[in-house]
Amino acid sequence: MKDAVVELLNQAVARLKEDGVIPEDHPVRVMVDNSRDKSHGDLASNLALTLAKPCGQPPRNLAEAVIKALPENNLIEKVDIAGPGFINFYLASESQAEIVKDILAAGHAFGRNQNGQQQKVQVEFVSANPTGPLHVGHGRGAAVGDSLSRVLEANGWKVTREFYYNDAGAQIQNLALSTQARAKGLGPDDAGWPEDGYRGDYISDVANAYMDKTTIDADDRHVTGSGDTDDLAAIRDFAVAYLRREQDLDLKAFGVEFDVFYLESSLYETGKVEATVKQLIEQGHTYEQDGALWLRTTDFGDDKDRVMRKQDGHYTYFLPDVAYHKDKFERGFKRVVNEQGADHHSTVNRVRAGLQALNEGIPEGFPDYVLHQMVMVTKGGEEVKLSKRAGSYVTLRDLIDEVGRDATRYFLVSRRADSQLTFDIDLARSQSSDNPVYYIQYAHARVHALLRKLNEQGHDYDQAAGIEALGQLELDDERELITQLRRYPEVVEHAGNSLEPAIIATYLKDLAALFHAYYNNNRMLVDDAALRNGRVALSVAISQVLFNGLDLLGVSAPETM
RNA sequence: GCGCCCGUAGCUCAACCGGAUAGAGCACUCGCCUUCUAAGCGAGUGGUUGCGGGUUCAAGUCCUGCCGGGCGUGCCA
Repeated sequence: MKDAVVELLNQAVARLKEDGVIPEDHPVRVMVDNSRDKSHGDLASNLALTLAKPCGQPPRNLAEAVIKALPENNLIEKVDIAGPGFINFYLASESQAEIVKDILAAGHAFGRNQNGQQQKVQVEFVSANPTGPLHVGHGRGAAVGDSLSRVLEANGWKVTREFYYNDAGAQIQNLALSTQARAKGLGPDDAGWPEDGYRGDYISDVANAYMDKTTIDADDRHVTGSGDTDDLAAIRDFAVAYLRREQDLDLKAFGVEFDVFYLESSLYETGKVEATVKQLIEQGHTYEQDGALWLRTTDFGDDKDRVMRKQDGHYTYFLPDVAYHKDKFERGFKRVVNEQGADHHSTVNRVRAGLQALNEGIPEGFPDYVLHQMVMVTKGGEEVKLSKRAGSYVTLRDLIDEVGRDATRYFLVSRRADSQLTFDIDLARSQSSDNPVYYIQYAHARVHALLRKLNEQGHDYDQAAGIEALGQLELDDERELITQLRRYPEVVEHAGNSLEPAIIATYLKDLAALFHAYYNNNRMLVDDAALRNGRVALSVAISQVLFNGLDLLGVSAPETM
């Protein structure tokens, strides 16, 4: 609809160029916005304002000329000039109502597009190390990353969801030592407890399972505990598998699934880390100093050079990161989005710098990043900091158990990633209009309640008749709802382009609010069959869009509440 | 110190590529259940968009300097 108006304006511009009103060589970019205020019509263009200077004419005169030059069409009912020179378009209501027909025909496909042309994109998210249960921050990553993946799919991208984890390194060694200490019956405050060991109760569970010779299935691996408290390597493998499975169960409870689990250790096993080092040295961006091997990342905009290989011969985490992203590119992902906590933002520049230093044609901005800020959890007006099980942080599981999956997902995805988030447990639990997730779901359920009621009353819902009757929907509430429905595909596009799934959540809340108002102010199930079918058709279209949008957030759309 | 993110109503947040009178919800005041789910709706109160400059026909939005908060600034990940 918007595109059609842009096209009409482009034709008008071409005509005015011929007439010499607009300088022939002046590049014109036509912009059309949805009007914020309904007294400004449905769509508005600032065209005349931007042309005023190059044309040397007052904007209102130009607006008049543009309107005169507009081609004939049956889309627009009325055009106005307003304010300093805005051109406001009032769309013909019959053509507006067409959107309802489109929604009913397209169903779940409504709002989806093929902008991505089925190109491959990888979204990496969560990527927690297997050293404990997932915490709220991981939950935000899971909610945002999965929703972002859904949004990209809706925009025609072929998405691979990937989870990367460090299964070697110092933190894993610490995990192994902590588990070993528990297996030997030590507690965090006993002598002999490892320095900076993981103190949470869950470590005892791991140790007990290891001693009981339990078998763990995680990812593609099966690991059985040996019960040998001196075999640190066996303890490490077991603990990693145990906590990976634990995290899997958390993700499953959250409704998030991954296509690929990528192990840091595999980068060593396949020689990719070594190959990356070699390539970086060959490309001449490295040097040795203080017994370590450095990468001159300052050549690529980093503020200081970074160590690749430590004095002790081990690599820093940074190097496998570069090897990993090189591998992503070579797997054919021309586009990669990394969703991470903002506490890792310092890696952004150095990973990109490392990829540039390889000098193999990886684009400068590769990969994309979406960084989410911290989450603070509150209950009863107080900040909640601890969970018994994890010791030092609130777990994702705590939230799901307490407020449910839908509310947890909605709350974690409904705010822009780059602002700090307060997760109010009391609000998320409440079953009232205070709680946006119930509010939206209730709007969806209300439509289904209507359909059930209709049945009870012995009426059939005649969709064809409803579509025929759309022209009769002339109430302000109805026009506003139809306008809101028309915006949905643009919202999906916008959320995809800006990598901000939260935009969907805002949209749905607004749509639900309009529907609740409509429902309260008007009767749907009236005696007039045509009007009744028309209103029900509109309601069904609304429930379809609510369903589609909630699906992009990973939130369910129940038919009864 | 330096880098990144944020700062909008008492609170939680919107505001599409810079557009017209900055919008919702909560809270507070007042209304609406013999009528399709009141898990809902309506009305009112509430703003120097942290502060100061700049660019622009037009700035919450862009640039810049301060102030405040968060995160980072490891041969940790």
